[in-house]
Amino acid sequence: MPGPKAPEETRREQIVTAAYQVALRTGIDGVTLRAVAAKAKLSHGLVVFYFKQKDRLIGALLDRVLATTAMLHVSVDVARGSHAPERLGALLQQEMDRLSRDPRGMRLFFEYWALGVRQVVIRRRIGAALERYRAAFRAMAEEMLPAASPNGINVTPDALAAVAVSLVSGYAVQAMIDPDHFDTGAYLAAAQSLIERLVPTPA
Amino acid sequence: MPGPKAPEETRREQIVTAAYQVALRTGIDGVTLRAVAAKAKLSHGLVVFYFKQKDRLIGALLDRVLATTAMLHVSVDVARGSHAPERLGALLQQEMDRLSRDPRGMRLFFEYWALGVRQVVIRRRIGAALERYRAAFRAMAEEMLPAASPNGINVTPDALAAVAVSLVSGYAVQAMIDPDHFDTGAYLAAAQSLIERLVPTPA
DNA sequence: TCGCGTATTGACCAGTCGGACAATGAATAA
DNA sequence: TTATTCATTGTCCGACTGGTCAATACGCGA
Repeated sequence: MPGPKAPEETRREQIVTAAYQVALRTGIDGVTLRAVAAKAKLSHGLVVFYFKQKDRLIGALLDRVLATTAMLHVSVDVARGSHAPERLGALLQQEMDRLSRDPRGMRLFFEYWALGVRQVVIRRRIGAALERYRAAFRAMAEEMLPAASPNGINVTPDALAAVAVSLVSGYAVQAMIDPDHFDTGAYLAAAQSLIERLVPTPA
Repeated sequence: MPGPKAPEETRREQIVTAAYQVALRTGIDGVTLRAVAAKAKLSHGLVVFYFKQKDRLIGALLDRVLATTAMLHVSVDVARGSHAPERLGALLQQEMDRLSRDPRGMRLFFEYWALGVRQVVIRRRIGAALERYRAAFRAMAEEMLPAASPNGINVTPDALAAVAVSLVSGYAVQAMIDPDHFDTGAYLAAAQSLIERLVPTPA
């Protein structure tokens, strides 16, 4: 008793969405063909029909994960800041807030990261996503560094961007595993203070 | 045809060691009762004989993982540094080197971290390990911060230690997923430079 | 020497997994 | 209308999982 036809290509998205919901609750391990099918209210045979192998479904799911965790959208509030270190600090806060609101997404990112250590395809895509993520920080880093270069030559924009990414991901690692015991405010203040000291106290 | 007797309590260690080797190669998912037994050259029935449930084996394996990744041993070279910021920078380098030499261990840490998001027992143990890891950095942070307090009040030793941990873990996240493209030297230099600017240029 | 406890094995079980596939239905072209 | 195409279903299969358990061989005290 096969059901009605598909609203065409939407099916793939529908399935990936179901997979994402399953993954948020039970992790990548929980993303089984049958679990996804049940979530999407389809037969598990249909999931196989659209994604020939499970790996492809996992691969499609990675897109969703990277889009919601390793994608940087500079908000207008952040862009409004007057000088660069201030804006960078605000961007850090924005990202930390975002991670706090959706901790489950970050968990998936780390699961895929671990997968990427062994699977080249996944590794490359995560590497590219991290590079894009760094690039957004690098823009601000370039603005504030030339002014400071007379004082300190050893901080490149690239490196500063990488440090910013570390501050965000490191916050997730520490804060999400023990939210009560971690002083988010002090952490953010320290990070911002470190960054602001890079520029020689602007007039 | 049951085999010879056990060299007593060594069996548990032997099994955990086998499980660790399996996990390094195939991840936590690959740690199956049979795979571990095969690695240890035992019957899989014996593994469940010692660890009644698989969860306990996974739990015992967590000890091994935390001991080899989230444990900080301040080497003599680092302790020899003259003033505090210098020593902290050297400690960062030591930890980054260590992670570079054994990337597989860090992968296991992140896998457990992801597990901990949903399993309270694991989460608490990882949180405790991270706290101990921070504590080692906090000691150095306290030494260098009082001198700087007149200048900047908003950086607490706790927060600086957390930032240091972020710099280490963030390095792992970025460098291990894309070793060729990541400039480790520049990253370390930037991190050290940021830290040294905290103290008002010591005499 | 004889038991006795226990470490050890292999066979077994129920469940779940990814995947293959024939059957069936609905939409579309002729 | 009829024929064709293809989305959709449920079933089936082999492989593997965690876990149970009876059978067995070993070490040790009596």
